[in-house]
Amino acid sequence: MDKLTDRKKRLLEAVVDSYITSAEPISSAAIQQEYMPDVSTATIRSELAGLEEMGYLVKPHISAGRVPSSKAYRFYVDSLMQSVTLDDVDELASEGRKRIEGVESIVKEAVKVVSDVTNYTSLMVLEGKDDIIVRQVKLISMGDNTALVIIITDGGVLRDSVINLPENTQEGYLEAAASLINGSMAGKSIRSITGGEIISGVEEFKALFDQIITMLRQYVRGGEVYVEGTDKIFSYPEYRDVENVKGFLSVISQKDKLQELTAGDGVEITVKIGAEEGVKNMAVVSARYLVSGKQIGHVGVIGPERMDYKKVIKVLTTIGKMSEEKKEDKNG
Amino acid sequence: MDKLTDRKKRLLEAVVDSYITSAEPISSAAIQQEYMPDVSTATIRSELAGLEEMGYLVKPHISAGRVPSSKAYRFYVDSLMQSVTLDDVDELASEGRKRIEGVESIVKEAVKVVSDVTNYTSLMVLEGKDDIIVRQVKLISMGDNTALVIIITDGGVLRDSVINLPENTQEGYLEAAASLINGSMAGKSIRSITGGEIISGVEEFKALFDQIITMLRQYVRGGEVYVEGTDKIFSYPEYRDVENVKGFLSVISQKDKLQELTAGDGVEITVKIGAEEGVKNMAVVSARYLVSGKQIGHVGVIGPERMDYKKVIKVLTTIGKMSEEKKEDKNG
DNA sequence: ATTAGCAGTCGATAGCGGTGAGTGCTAACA
DNA sequence: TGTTAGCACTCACCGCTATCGACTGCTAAT
Repeated sequence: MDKLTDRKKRLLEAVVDSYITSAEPISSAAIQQEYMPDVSTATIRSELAGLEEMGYLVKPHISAGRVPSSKAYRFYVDSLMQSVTLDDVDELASEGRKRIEGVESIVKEAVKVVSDVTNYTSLMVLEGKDDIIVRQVKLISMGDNTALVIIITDGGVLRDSVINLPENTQEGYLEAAASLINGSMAGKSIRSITGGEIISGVEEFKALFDQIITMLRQYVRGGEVYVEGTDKIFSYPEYRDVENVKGFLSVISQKDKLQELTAGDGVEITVKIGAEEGVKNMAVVSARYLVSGKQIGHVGVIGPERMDYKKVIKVLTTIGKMSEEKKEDKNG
Repeated sequence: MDKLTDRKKRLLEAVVDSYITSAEPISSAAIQQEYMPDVSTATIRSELAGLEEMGYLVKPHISAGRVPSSKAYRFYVDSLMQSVTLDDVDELASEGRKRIEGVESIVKEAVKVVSDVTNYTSLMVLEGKDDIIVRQVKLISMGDNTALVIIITDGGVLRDSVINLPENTQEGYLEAAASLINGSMAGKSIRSITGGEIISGVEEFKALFDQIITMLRQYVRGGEVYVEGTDKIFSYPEYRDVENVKGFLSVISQKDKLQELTAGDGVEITVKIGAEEGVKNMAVVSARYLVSGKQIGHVGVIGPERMDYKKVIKVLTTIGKMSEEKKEDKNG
């Protein structure tokens, strides 16, 4: 009896579907009325009992209707993913022209859009970008023995930062340093740069190089996180329970946790559901996010387990698509 | 009878003090025991009745102890501010010796420290900096008809940003533009620059200037906000009520609201308490925050009305001090 | 395999009385 | 006039009970 018959599947979908919109346990009678008028409630009940035994459904108490378990959502999402044509989203990545711009503003906007459209709390997790290629390093004197370092990569401009220079530098010191640095870094990935010591010998620039490499390391470690629409969570009745809100806030304030949750290895869409997957009473849906064809992180949505997966997945893939298309906009 | 006698003041302070630590209504008997052993509970009761009538105290219900009203906290804070010696703060100072760095990282660190030390949710609101003086503008070619704009001010480096150039620019275009821009902007405040049109005539650079001015405008509008320790709020029993959490989250996700709450005009410490001051069931304490001697925004703490004002005010002033000292470090 | 019917379970809600922490009031006192 | 003791009163809180009703599980008939 532990086989998912066709009818069981339909039933399961009905329960999830209903629960997603109503947040209330659903009874056999309600299922009959709304989804399967041609079988009796008794039949439905016995089927439901089967699904319950298999772990897909849960009863809050014995005389209540059924509620989907995490496993049920998992099933729901998995079958959803099959039917969605993910190759709507052409991967074409294309080298083409690189639009160089502060990633930050694009990202912020995207997060906001996602949150507004889905009505869930949304987030963007920028990942350590250690395979980004350094194109050029610029050093700009700021006086006071300090200089601004700007690292231009094929993914945009890295966070600029100010570094200290040795005292009493010669005229032309910065230029010399820059050209030396460019010679040894340009065209290489951040990973390979931070990996070993590339430059040796030139004692005069040692301190400078160290600072720059430290900068890069910090950048690789990265893990910037943007969250938007935190208070949207209160639209959903499950968050009338403070415990849940607490769990929610705890998750979104742990950057590394978010990173872990959204990190689908090369997968287009990642869905984490429930305690076994690290989010008790919650679900996190995330998608790869690309700028100029380069993956820079993941964009996602966090909310109750009974999330509107259909809508969310659709929105996230759309956003993914958009981010690639921006490239084209530029010509207009 | 609507005069605050000396004893009433002491009484009021006792109530607030007690409530700050216990979060429970306090009874006349408890006050007697812990604060004024030499008067009877009856006396205390009649005094309390007076304070209640004057609006300083509130009874949750008729047979319960007293709880301070917003007005009481206001009184408490006001008298606190008179007595606090703002310069007995050293414990933290050693923590903050940092090299010169982008404002962002200093700020993030500061917020984190405040949150950790106070155990409240803390925030940093960077303000529109329209009175910052532009020192120098740099234009750096990035190929692809784009250039990076860097604006150096006496407060540090403004957010760099990429702009588009006209097609087919001449050799030397950027240099010419830069010197023209510097000629008209250097030494001026952002406000005066964005105010009217400074440069006119030179059609060739018009588009470029417009972009830079737009950049500056955005920057002035500014209003970056950092929040840290959101989940600390759950340490406090008042946030077992979801309604309060809701209010809390709603406030900290409205940037303009936070800006308004922390904006004390030239005042060192600003305290907003309760609904009348825009934060129902909450309090916000904030202090001016300076980097290298320039005020760049406000650092603050948000929590329940029965906030530990003493501690919070102390921490915030300390942080403020630290940030000023950085300037000195620089010479060393 | 499906269905109708019925007994059984249990959460939710309301009502009730007892308890106790605190108050307000009054009358006596310094 | 300010302070105090004493007492009656109020009301949140707790536990208990009863009722209601929304479901289910089970069984026996189709």
